[in-house]
Amino acid sequence: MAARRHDPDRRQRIIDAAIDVARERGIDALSHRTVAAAADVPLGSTTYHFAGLDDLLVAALDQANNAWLDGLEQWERALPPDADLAAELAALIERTAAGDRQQVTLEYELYVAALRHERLRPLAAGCVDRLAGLLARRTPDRITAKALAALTDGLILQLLLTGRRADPAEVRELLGRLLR
Amino acid sequence: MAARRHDPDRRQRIIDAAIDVARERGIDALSHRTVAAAADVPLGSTTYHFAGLDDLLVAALDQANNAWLDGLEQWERALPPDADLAAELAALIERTAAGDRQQVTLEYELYVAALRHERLRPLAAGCVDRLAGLLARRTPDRITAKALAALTDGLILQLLLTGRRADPAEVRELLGRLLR
DNA sequence: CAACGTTGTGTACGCTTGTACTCATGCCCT
DNA sequence: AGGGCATGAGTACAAGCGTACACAACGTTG
Repeated sequence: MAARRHDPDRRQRIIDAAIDVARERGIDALSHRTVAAAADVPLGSTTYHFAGLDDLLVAALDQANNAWLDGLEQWERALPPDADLAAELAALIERTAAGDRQQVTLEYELYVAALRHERLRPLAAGCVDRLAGLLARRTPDRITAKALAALTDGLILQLLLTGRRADPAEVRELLGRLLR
Repeated sequence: MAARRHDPDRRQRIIDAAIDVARERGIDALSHRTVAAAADVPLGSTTYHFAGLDDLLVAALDQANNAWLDGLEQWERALPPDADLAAELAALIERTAAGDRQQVTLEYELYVAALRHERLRPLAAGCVDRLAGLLARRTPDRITAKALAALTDGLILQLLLTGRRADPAEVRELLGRLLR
């Protein structure tokens, strides 16, 4: 009720709120009403800025996805050129599975939602590709990069599901095998 | 309306119908009404046999899961003792990603749902463990088996998302690296 | 400065959902 | 053989959903 007119960041705030809701309560919890409440805007505002709930979902996941990938990009760039990729990736896995649980959960939710939801597929596929491309800068070939990404995804999922903690040395050894 | 009394398979038929619904339209589509319609029973019947929708969900996913794992168990047993595990697994991956799309999609949906849903977690965790145990019969150690499972999961997911086909030789080579 | 039109708000509608509850049915045991 | 009761059927209800739409508010333009 405060600033009515002239709130150009409104749309962006709605997207941010949608990401929060999805992170904390899952993609399924996304509704015009939950998002509107989280963004502290009236219900009509979300339906005004987005033609349908789908559009809001896509916009939110797209942004969350890119933020996540940007973070990984940064991580890769910060690595020294001669870094031990397997060791660094193992550390990243441990950190992710232990700390960023909600973030990575959302990531997997996006993947699986994309399996049924046409409009999310390019988003998820792009994510897979970009991640592989990122790793490929430090692998002998692209196939190896994709395998690293696949193994990483699978391992994190296992850790999240079983609640076990990763043994970095062990993970490093496994990743190392893929790198010859 | 046909057989009213004395329909002891009723509960089982409801579970089967629930699996069908989940396979075809996703876990989200599971509701008392969709399941009742698919099983051709009145709405009251599903609420009678299951205390809540959660119970129906758990029962259905548990059964679907075990059927899937039983199939894998059978696959492993049918392999000759000196089989090339990497090659056989690569063939399985190709077959799964190409044909059993709905089945494996449901499997991933279960995994991800378990990340948020307490009651599904033991189910998913058990699935991971049983699969690893199964593979461990043919790997030098359990770690390697878990890694094979993780890489397999990740690769199938990549294939489903990108719509690309697997190159069995390539996959075989990757799995082979994990096996030394 | 007033009229207009873009932008934002509030509400209402039709639908689906999970679940509770009443009534009919027919097997089992005494 | 008949009463008791576990089982099945049908309906009703409150809550939540997406969306449409009429109205309010304001920056902009003539």
